[in-house]
Amino acid sequence: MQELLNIFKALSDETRLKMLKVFQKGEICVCDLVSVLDTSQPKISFHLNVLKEAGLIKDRKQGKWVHYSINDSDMFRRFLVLSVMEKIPEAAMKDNYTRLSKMINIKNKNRCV
Amino acid sequence: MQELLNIFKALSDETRLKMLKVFQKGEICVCDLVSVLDTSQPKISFHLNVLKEAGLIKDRKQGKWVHYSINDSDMFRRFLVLSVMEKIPEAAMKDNYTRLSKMINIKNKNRCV
DNA sequence: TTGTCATATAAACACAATTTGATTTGATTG
DNA sequence: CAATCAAATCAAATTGTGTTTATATGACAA
Repeated sequence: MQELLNIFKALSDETRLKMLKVFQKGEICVCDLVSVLDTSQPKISFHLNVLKEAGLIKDRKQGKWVHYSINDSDMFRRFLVLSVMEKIPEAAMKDNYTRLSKMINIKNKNRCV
Repeated sequence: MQELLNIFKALSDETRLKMLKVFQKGEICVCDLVSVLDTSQPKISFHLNVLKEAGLIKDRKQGKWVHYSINDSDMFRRFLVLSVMEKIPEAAMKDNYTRLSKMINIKNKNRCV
């Protein structure tokens, strides 16, 4: 029961739902999330940890960076996350998406492959 | 987004998940829920209200009594509630089910139909 | 190494949710 | 209509969560 509660608790916060919505676009590192969501780094780390403890996201360490993304190894969690993505209106993410797009463009410019 | 948050918040409490599990057996009134979950009446009323505000359950008034049951008018909520029912182990509900069964038996004895 | 950058952690605080005990409302019955 | 029962509401106490500020860790580059 506690495991189920942790999943629902993780989904009970606006910042965390927005994070999941950002993950829809793919893997992202902590510092970029801080920019996109325009908030403090400890706050982002705190919420990432809640999502991770609930098994909703996973991390990948690479040098100084930690990249987070959706953990799609479990059907139920996957369904929940997809539902969140579907149900949150794009309008609620307007400013965040603008910043995210800019960031992706910058990264593509610096890409070597 | 707030509506979605209210659904997940409503599902983020052990008492409320147990209530949903009890609703699996059908409609039940407040006083019976108090007995089955072995807790205070204001507490039950408080949690019923949270579930109702989230659109997860509905009520039916009949004289002094108010009977609550699952609101199955919405697919997404329905799926969530069914998932909860499926995922909560029977063991976690042992004592509650014992009291519930006794109650149902007593009611059947007094039945006129 | 020293300094810097990305992230995590900790302690203190602010805010929100839950529980409790007392009271109220509203319907029913004697 | 007075007494009773079911349920809701309220204020106060308690607990749980999220935010902030400051600091720590760990990887890398100079």
